[in-house]
This record gives sequence, C-alpha cells and structure tokens, in this order.
Amino acid sequence: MAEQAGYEPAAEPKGRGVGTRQQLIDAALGLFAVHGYDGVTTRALTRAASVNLAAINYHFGSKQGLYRAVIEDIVAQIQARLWPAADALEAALRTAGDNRAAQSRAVAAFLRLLLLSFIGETTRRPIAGLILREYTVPSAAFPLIYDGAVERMHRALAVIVATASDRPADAPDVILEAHALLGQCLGFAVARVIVCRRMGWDDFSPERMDRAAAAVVKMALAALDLPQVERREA
Amino acid sequence: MAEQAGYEPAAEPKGRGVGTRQQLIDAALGLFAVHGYDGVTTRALTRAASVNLAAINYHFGSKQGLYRAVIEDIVAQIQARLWPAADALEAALRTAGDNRAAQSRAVAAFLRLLLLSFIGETTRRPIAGLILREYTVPSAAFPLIYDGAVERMHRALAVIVATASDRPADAPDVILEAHALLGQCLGFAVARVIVCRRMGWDDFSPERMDRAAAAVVKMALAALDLPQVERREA
DNA sequence: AGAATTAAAACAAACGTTTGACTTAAACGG
DNA sequence: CCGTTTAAGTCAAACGTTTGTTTTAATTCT
Repeated sequence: MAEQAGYEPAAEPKGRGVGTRQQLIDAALGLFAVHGYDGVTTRALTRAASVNLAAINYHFGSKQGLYRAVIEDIVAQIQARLWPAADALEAALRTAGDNRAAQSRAVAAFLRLLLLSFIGETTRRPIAGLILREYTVPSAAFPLIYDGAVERMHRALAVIVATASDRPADAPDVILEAHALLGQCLGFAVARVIVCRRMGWDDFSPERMDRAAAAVVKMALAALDLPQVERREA
Repeated sequence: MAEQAGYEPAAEPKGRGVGTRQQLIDAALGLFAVHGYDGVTTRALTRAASVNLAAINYHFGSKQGLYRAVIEDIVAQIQARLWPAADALEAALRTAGDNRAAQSRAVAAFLRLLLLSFIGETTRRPIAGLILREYTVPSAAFPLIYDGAVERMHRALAVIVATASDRPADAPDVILEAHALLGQCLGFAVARVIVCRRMGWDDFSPERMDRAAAAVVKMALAALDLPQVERREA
C-alpha cells in the first residue's frame, strides 16, 4: 500500500463524532500496545471501543490512520508531562552553578519522574509498550515519537552528564553516557516482567516503584560522581 | 483443533529433514524478530526458507510450534555464549578477593561481552528483537527465555553489585541495582535507533560498538565505586 | 519399503475495507 | 414555531482477499 499524509476525512470533528473518535483512540492505545499492530483486528478495535466497524475508516481513513492518530495522541501526552520537567531540570542545573548538592537534587528529581513515568504509564496505560515497539522496529510513525518526545528527553539527559562532568552536552561520549543513563530507566519499563520475577513481585505498586526509582537514582548519582541525596521519608 | 504441548511429529529428525527444519527456523527467526508473530504469514515463512508450504505443519505441527522452536533455538545460542562468561565472571570475582582493580577488570570484561552481544546480535541476527518482544508482551514461550537465559545473567549482575558493595547477592536493593546495570546494556539494544540518530550514525560498526561499550563500562564502574580500567588500545 | 519433500488445490475462517440506507442534529426559510 | 434541507455520523451487511491449515498425489532420497 502507499498511504501518504493527506487522509483526514474528519479533520475537525465538532459534533458527536468526537466521542467515537476518542473512544477508538483510547481502545486502540491499549490493544496495539499489548498485541502489536498486526495482532489487533479492526473488529476487535471497534468492539473494544463499542463503535461500529465502519467507524475506523470513516474517522481515520484506515487502520494505519488510526494507528498514527494513537501515536500522535501519545506524543502529545508525553510532551505535556515531560517537557516542563526537562525545562525545569535545565533551569535548576543552571542556577545550581557549581553546587554539587543542588545538582544532585535536580538530577534526582528528573530521573525519578522519568522512571516513574516509564513504569507508571506501563501500569496505568500501556503507552510504553507501543513506544518500545517503535524503538525496536520503527514504523512510519517513528519520527513522530522521536522528534516529538525522545530527542528533547535525550538532550536533557545529555545536559545532566555534561554538567556533572564539565564537558559540552553535544560531545559524542557525553551522548553515549546519557544514553546509558536512559537505559537505566528504560530497563525497568522494557523488562518489568524480569524485575518482578526476580523480586518475587506480582506487579509494581507505588511503594515498589519508589524503591526502584531509589535504586536508579543512587546508581546514576554515583556514576556521575554526584553526592547522594538523603531520602525524604520512608 | 486443540493443540497443546505434545505435538512433535518430527521430534528426532535424522535424515535430510534437518535441512528443511533448520532453514525454517533460521528464516523464521529473522522474520518474527522484525515483524512480530502476527506480522508474518506461513506463506512468507516458507518462501523465505525456500521450502514447501506444508513443511511448517509437517515439522512443527503449527505456526505456533515453529515459533516455539525458534525460541528454543535462540535460548540454546544464548546459553552457549553467556553461561561460560557468567561462570568466568563469578570465578574471577572470587579469586579477586578484595582487590578492587581485579574486580574492575572482571566486571568490565563481562559488561563488555554483554553489551557487544546485545548490539552485535541485533546487527547480525535480530535475536534481540524477538526477546525484547517477549519482555514487553510475554507469550507462552517467555518461561523458556527467562529460565533458560535471563535469570542466570541477572544473577551474575547481582553478584557484581554484591561484590562491589559487600552486600548479599539476594538482597532486594542489590537485585534492583543489578537491574539498573542490565538496563544500561539493554538500552543500547532496545533503543539502538535512538543512539544512532543522536550520534548521527547510520548504524553500528565494530568501532562504534566498542565506543558504546566503553561508555557503559565507565558509567557502571563509577556507579559501583570501582576503579576505572585503562583502555587496552585504540 | 518408508520417510521426507514437493506441488497444487482446496478449506473455512478471519481479514481490512466498502457500500448504501438509516439516524441525528443543527441550519434555514416561511 | 414549524416543516424542510443538509450534511455528518452511524449502522448492518457484504465485498474481495488473505489467513492458517489440510489434503491429495507425485517425487526424491536412504
């Protein structure tokens, strides 16, 4: 097939169509994340969304169009949550100057948020499953994710490494080390099943996420030669 | 039909059946890894393997049976490569005693191998794609992977953390930190596309893998408060 | 002879997509 | 305020194709 950009039969839904549209996106998000694109049928999608079979092609042009809309929806969610955090991090690092303790606090806060987002989203709504799929096997929708969310976050991590080690944020080794930092967080989203099996957990809970976040923050701060931050409470 | 465990019409291939069987497994490994289970048709599989359409059901009972055989094949490959390394690591850590430099060398060697395996396999044969899929969305074949490969590796990482920090290897926090260590390596396999985009690479090369490994080893040793090891050569 | 492989055809089921009639609610003219 | 128009939205039904699997018969190798 040769589907390009350009199909947008319901670009500006105003009436009741908006309900059906969003129901489809919500249901599709969950199903695509768990079973993959080819693992979900249009009938399963419309049944889960409690809408008619023809609604997909009416609102999104095709199954592919629905998938793209789902990705766009996710990217918007990520932007709303992560961009302010990234801005706050970089601002905090600037005002911290050479104060290593202040740097630690800013880094710890950002990494905590990152990890909790990764694990939390996979628990509440399996967003990560979809994104990870795009990482390993990029589809046509990958640029949306990379340009819309990943690069900003990756740059923020590079700023962390750069600040802690007093090197430029665009140095190749800095970027690689920033990616290692990302991997620490990513590992808990990608391989959550493995963490749970090893820890004897059935699944994550808020307390367990907190514990995982503490481990990641501790490792990261040590790796960056930053002072540890004291836990706020038990 | 109700196919359970137990279909093994050609459990002991002795004649030329080995050829067709292995051709199918090899082709299926690549196709499943890239497109996922549902993304590959039996016709595509047999065409890629240059065998007859009926060969899948003859040798493996069903498409599911072929998938299971692929997983078993992968697990065997991982065991052959990683188990000796894990044994060597633990032996080296035992003989190292309190010698931090010796501990560093053992840890660095193991992490290097781990990362190069992750990235390398994804380049040569997309094994990681299949395994990562099982991580994020475990199928019935997941226990094969976990019991057959993952747990041994995870235990080795826990021994690293335990040795470096003088804690028991089965302590919860040690396991979590070991998982963060795994994530550092995993991140380069999962999100290889992102590394490449950020670094301006088209793909990995042996030199680039080496550079990534150096970054991971550096971060890991620092996180474990172990002395850095000097690079052997450029 | 017997096991492995091929080619070709067929099977029911499920697939993504399309169709045309029906419903709904706002817009319009009187 | 009512009757009509209009267009977006929804619906059941069907379209043609592809799916995994099975079957049958003819070869090929040990």
